[in-house]
Amino acid sequence: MANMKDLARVTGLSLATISRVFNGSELVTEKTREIVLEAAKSLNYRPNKMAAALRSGKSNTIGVVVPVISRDVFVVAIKSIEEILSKAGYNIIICQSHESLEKEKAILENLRQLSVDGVIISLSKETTQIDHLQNLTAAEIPVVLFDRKIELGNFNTIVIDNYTGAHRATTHLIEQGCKRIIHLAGKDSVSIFSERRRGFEAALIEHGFAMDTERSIPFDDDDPRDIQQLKEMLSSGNRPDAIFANGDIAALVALNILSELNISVPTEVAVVGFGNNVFCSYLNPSLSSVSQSSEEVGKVAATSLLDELASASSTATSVQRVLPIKLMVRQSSNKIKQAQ
Amino acid sequence: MANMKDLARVTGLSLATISRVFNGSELVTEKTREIVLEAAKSLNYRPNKMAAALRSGKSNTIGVVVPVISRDVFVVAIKSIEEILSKAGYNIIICQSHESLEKEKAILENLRQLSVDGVIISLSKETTQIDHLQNLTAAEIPVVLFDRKIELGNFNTIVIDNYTGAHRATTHLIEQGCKRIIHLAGKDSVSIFSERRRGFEAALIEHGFAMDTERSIPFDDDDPRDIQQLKEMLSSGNRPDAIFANGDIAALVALNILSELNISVPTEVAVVGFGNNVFCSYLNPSLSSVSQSSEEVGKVAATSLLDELASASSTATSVQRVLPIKLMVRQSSNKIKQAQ
DNA sequence: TTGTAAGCGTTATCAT
DNA sequence: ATGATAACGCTTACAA
Repeated sequence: MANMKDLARVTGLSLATISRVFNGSELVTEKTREIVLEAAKSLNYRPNKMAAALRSGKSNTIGVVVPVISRDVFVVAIKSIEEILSKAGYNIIICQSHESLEKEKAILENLRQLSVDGVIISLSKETTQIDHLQNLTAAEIPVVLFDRKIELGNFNTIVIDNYTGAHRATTHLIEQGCKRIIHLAGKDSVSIFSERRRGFEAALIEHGFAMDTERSIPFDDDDPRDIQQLKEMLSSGNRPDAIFANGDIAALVALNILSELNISVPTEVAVVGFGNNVFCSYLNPSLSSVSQSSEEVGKVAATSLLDELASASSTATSVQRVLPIKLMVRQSSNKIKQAQ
Repeated sequence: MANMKDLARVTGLSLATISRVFNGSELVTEKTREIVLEAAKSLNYRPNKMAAALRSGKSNTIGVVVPVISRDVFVVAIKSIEEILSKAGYNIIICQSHESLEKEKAILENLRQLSVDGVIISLSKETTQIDHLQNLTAAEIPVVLFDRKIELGNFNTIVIDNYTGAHRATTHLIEQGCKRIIHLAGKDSVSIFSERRRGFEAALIEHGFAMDTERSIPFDDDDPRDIQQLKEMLSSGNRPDAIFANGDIAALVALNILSELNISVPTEVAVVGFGNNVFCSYLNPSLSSVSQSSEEVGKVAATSLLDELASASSTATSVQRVLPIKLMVRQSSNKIKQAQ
């Protein structure tokens, strides 16, 4: 592998001049530039990023950390993050924490060691402390949170309006004439889930519903026991007539139980999910869901990071952006059209 | 940020000894080791990977490149790759080519500049040449292909048995009594698609079907025109009575058209997909599909890379592994059970 | 406009 | 078992 020294030797120029050529410095003649580039081509020269990063402290690389890469919201957000940052000349590295705080810590440590210039992260379910995030900001590496936030610290944050989304979905179910609405609630320590639960409960109260405690039932779509419990509830005599799920996957699980039990949707039980995953419109019945513009989330997160990178010094003021949502009504909750 | 020099100063030891401690050298007293580790803790010392990588030429990092991170096959394969490689002490970087050869080239170039120790890659749809792959092997960076391969070059390769999968799926449709079976064929330049098409056609011929050319129709589930054409075909008088799709997404598109046209599945048209995505069993009717163990693909790819890394020199002999598939029969193609 | 030379934080090869 | 020192390939004052 040829290096700059080789180019210097071959061209008879100095190391500094070679370096200047590759850094687009104005301080080189057009002619020398050509000479260097030609030599580079013939020697198949490739710059060594690690050496540059070591010396300059900048790697031109951004780390994106998500709990899992499989969810629509992350797939879409990552894509728009990639578009914006690569246009700005950055390379993007994707890592997944698999919802583990320990892994999240290890990843951030690794990213720091790789001297990434910035990090865009959606926190794991387990993350309730932020030492590992502050380690980065202490090392002058800007951090932007998206989708899942945390009330601690002082980070630029981009989230969607989970509260209003849940509120609107619940109101919609009430307007459909549903009387006994339950919420499959996610882990309350995760911001998106607690906000959705609060939005759900607020809507019920505003419409004069008594808030008996079982309206919100804890539900993890990954836990077979929770699924079994839901099944029992739906088989029982006084089953709910509407389900607002903490996410589309949970809604999907509910739909399958309902189909298994031969309970018709939406006539007997209406269902609304959250996230508007692509599969929503492919299901039968198609699934109503709260739509978030993950593309927009990614875009704002990326530009927000670029802002921080531009403003050099870690600004004391952090920006909190909350993006609007939209309720997508489909077959699974449309009783009125159904009745027509 | 404290560095080794600081530790040397604080402990009164030499740089070399400090380095030995962190590299687990046997040549240090237990006592000095403790002294160093304690100093490291109190100074919050973190090793600098880039410096180590620059000096040693090894970064302890593996790059995983996929066309997109959204597909089940990649999500699952990446997960098992991560498990195995992180157990072996490597960090994993995920990059997506978005099915673009140009992006794929840029990514590999970046990975090389980052001195990754190895690359596991599934090629983009556009990749029909391998210069950029050979650039890596020329730089002594081992490359392992998975899922999508290429007939050029001499790389360790792990794929599933697409031919047999397609053959078995087609035979299954024939056994269900289907007479006019079509195949929604993917881009023939992509290995998995051409193999599936060949398996399909071979099965038809073996069962005495005349191979009229329209049996395999080119179909890109991303192209609205292809979707429109399929819709017209299914609305026409002599529509097929079975569809074998190049992938589950294509099958999903077909199912939706059929549902829209009120054509019953599987009675009037049977459908089989490929990939056994999780959503297959959630659909209504549930979708029959050829199941690939993406977990196994990832596992074999990762261990294969570890082998190459261990055997130092780039072995001239490359290993080609083909993993078995399984046909998952579900409602969308089960006419016999349906009739019972 | 170009050159000189001192690092960046490690690792590795000698000695001791 | 520990130390001194030269790399690794690049950037960046400072000099010329």
